[in-house]
Amino acid sequence: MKPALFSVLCEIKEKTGLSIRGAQEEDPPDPQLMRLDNMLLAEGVAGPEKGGGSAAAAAAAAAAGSPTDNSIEHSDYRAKLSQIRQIYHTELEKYEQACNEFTTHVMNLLREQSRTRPISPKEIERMVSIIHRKFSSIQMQLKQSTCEAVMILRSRFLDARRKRRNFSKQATEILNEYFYSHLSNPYPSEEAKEELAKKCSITVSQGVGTTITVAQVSNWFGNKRIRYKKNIGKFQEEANLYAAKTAVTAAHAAAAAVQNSQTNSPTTPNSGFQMKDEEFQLDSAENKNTLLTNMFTGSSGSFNLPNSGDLFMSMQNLNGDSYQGAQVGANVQSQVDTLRHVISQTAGYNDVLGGNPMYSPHGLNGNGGWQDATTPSSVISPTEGPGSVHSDTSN
DNA sequence: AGTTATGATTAACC
DNA sequence: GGTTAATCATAACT
Repeated sequence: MKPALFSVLCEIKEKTGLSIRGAQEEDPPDPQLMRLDNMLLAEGVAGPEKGGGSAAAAAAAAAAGSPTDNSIEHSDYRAKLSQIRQIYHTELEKYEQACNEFTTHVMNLLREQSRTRPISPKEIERMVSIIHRKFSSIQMQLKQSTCEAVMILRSRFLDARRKRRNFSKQATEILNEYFYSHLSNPYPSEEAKEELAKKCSITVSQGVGTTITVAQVSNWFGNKRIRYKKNIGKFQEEANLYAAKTAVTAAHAAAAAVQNSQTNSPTTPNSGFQMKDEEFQLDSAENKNTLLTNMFTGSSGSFNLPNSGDLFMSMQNLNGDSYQGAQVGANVQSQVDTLRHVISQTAGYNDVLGGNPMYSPHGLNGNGGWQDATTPSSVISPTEGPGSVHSDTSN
């Protein structure tokens, strides 16, 4: 009697179980879970152990070129990230273990019960899968919260906008020096950027020395170019300052050449320059400019000012010092741009007066962008630059 | 507080 | 892929 009843129950269960099973057997890969998995993998949380994820990012950065990545704030970030990863992994393991324990427990229970009620092995299997599903949903929660944590960490540490730090004085100095001494074509090559980044990172006071990356150099130049172009007047003072500075640094080498100025009073070289300055400001400015512009129209692209006129008005800034410096450094090839800048002011001034927009020896073109300097200063200066520049300017 | 300076991000462009 | 131009968000200044 009893065995017969048991078998009947078995059959019934088998049938209902089949129908249920058929309906929910397929378990589609949850897209959200996939998303989370992918993200965790991308963030280096779910990937291989120790050093896997963070090292991947670091390796990518290192492989990109600069051995000195932006590690100052990165290290902190990395530490936190690995902390998260550790928590994640231990939790995950715990869940896994709990899942297994629970599964075996349930299986034991079912096996025990199978003596008193009919339980097919398929049913056990189904039970197990249900348990697994439950646990995986818990795991998903874990993943989700981990993702959130990573996101928060990211926004806290990596979003540089949040805690923007100005570059050190020296770094800005270096960048500005390069910018104004390559004013006609302020587009540093990749190597130049790397060099600048390196130089900027080795700021003298390396206490809080903001390590500067190539990307930051690019950012800086991008910003500088656009902002300089947008309001040249605002940068006049700065431009003069750096023009003078860079010129002065090269002055030593060129000291002798200065004496050759044919025009006037070799007796008092100092006053001679002053005179020149005055000349510029006053009557013979036009004459000068024709000379100067003539020599530049050939070498560098003409440079039409976007909103001409009011840009080069501050002649006062062109005092004896700065101009003198430019003069002195004129025959040094790397100073051509500096010279050009100083000259450009006079030319610009002339533009205003004479209304001839053609003469503007910068690299800016009419559209407001720097021309693709058909002949970059570094190329033209050694060949035709220094000679002509020197002879012309000393005059 | 309001303003300016500045580094970073983004979309559009080539 | 690098630039430009606009924009954001914060630092620094008034």
